[in-house]
Amino acid sequence: MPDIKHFDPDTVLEHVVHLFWERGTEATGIAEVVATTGVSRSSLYATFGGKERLHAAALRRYLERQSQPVFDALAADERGLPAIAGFFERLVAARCTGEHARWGCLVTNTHTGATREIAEIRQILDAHHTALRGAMSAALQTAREHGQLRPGLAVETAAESLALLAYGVNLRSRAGAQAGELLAGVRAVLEGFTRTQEK
Amino acid sequence: MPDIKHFDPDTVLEHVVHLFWERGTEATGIAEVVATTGVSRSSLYATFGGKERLHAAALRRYLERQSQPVFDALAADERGLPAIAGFFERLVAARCTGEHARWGCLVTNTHTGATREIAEIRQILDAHHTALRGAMSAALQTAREHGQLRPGLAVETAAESLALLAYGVNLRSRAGAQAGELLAGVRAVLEGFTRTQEK
DNA sequence: CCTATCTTGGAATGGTCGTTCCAAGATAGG
DNA sequence: CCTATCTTGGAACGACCATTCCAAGATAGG
Repeated sequence: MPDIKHFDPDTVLEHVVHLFWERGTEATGIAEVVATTGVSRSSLYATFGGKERLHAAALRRYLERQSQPVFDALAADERGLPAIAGFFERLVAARCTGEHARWGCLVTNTHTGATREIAEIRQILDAHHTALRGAMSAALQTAREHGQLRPGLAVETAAESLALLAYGVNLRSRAGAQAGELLAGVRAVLEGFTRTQEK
Repeated sequence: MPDIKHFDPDTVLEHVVHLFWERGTEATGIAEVVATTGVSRSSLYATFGGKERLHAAALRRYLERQSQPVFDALAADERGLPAIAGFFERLVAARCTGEHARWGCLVTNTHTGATREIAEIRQILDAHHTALRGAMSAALQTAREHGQLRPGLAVETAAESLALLAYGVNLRSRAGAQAGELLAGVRAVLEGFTRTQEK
């Protein structure tokens, strides 16, 4: 008997991710979401239930669609260290050039906001961190099996290092850091993880 | 002939740094500044000239009083790598425990805000980065002279690595990361920079 | 002590925020 | 086609925002 939705919630969420990512979640008003999506306040609130919930939904979608595929590819990559180097090369390129240049990472950006204290959002930040570190860990484990790693390097802690490094890249890129400097900084760390086999 | 200020601008700025640092700049209203400092809106605007300028002044004071002394001590430290390790140990401790636990770093927090686009503020972010990387660079150069560094490690790019790592620590600590994990991540990078001298 | 000059308290302004509400519209089972 | 039920557009709400303004207060040179 009832009416059905006149819009696709998933498409709306896609626009919301775009807005929150580029302009910042706290700096984006509901009015802007309404203007961009064409969906009225009523429908927005009936579907997502307020700005905090909308932010959480956008974060989940970002993690699922933007981050996770890249993490999965990294974890499944059989090359080891070159896979990690490639991950960072694509990361720096995506953060400094192209469609999303200077946007940073929606999850990283959320870390410093006031919403970080909300349990629902905090959990997503932690899930992102776990996923990122897990992918790094898997790639490092592969590298280990290929004999690419410096002896004595603990895979789990090295994975944490690389995750922290990625946050640094995300952060500085949003403030205008140059791709070359970011990449050089990343490579120095990776070289430190590499087995030394001079001539 | 004229009247003089009935308050100390520097003391006010100290309170403002505290507010912006702990609660976030965008989340802190002028009303809160008025309530905390006891200084009226008129005086605030006459002295600092609006919220953006106040934010910039607070950032400058933070950089000058909080960051720079630590950077200077690091740059002047004669120990080399142990000085850098000590820097990070104190950083993690300050970010995870004590008076400023979970506050992160005011400069790091500003990177993701909407104010990052204002020229005056962007310059302070860059100045902070240059100072941080410079201090790392000086400490690494000392380490080099002490023969502590892995051969082939470029001091300047390694300094960038460590700066990015510090941003990662600042970011994740604000979201509740555990001190032990942060420290382990840092140490893995430092070990990668160290000359290998097994037994 | 007077007065020119700056400072101060606090009210007022116009704007934007997230959220709520309700009448009008759309839908689909009966 | 009717009607129960959900959705939708858009007005309205109160709270807060940064900023401005002005009369009253404080100051120190003359």
